[in-house]
Amino acid sequence: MLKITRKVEYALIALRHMQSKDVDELTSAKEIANQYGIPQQLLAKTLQQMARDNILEAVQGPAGGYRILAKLDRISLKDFFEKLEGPLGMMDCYFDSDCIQIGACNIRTPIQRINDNMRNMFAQMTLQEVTQ
Amino acid sequence: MLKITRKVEYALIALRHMQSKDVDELTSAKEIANQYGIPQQLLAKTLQQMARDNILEAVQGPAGGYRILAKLDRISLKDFFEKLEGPLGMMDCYFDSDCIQIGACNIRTPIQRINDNMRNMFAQMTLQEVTQ
DNA sequence: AATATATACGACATTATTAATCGTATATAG
DNA sequence: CTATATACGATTAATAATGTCGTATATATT
Ligand code: FES
Ligand code: FES
Repeated sequence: MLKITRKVEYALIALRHMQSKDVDELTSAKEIANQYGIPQQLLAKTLQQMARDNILEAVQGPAGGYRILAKLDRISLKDFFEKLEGPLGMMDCYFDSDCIQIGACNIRTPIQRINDNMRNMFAQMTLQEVTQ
Repeated sequence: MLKITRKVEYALIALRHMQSKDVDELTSAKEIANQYGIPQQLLAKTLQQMARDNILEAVQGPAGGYRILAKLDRISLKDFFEKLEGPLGMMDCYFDSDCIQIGACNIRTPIQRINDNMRNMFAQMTLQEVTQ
């Protein structure tokens, strides 16, 4: 439990890889996939999603690829996680209130407190710190 | 991602339920399962595990059940989670070092830093705070 | 002693989620 | 025109979480 997904892992690997390059140099999904042993298509989809989220810029065609578009020190880890994986809740009923026992439940409030702590922690770390 | 398991959720519900009772009063798995709509057998196994971990005391036979044994203000959420679900790592390779790309990986150190933050956060909260 | 009810626990089955692949379309450098 | 790259929905595979079953043991009650 409390694991991050491979998607996020791959995204971080890719960002860190690009960070170590010249700012407007392009990196293809293939290059990263090969270097780190990541399934290329899966990585590509993740990079595409990051492009939709304006974290990366994509350039099509041969010699195309991706480069970092956003200011990584302006994006919190919380926002990054939520962009990729949706709302961050330790339990499903943190957001959805269609939980069967929403009435009987005796831990909803305490869990929300823990969850707030967690979200707060991730809100205070930037992508820059992780990938620099 | 970053979800807690139902096992942990059920354990917290059970603890909170018992906390609201007299200290040496016994509570059966059945009682809790019925009241909160939890699968009885699954809950029972979780309570048994907590008994093995000396968080609860179990009493067999009819009119048996469980009661809180440990001082909940002495058990951190981190220890509680790890008792129930094993080592707390956001990625598998935080503990196991049999990761394929342990050499090539460029995010191992940063991820460990995030993970340390998370473990630290859970180490600073006690079970008491959650279930009181 | 017999019975009913509770814990104890390994093995199995089911379900949900995550991870990976496939197929097809579009863009563009050479 | 061709090779190579992104774009992306649909599908399958793999893994992990969740739930159930079967059986054993303890013990209060009758
Ligand atoms: S389990 Fe859904 S509200 Fe508590
Ligand atoms: S992915 Fe395993 S060490 Fe980074």
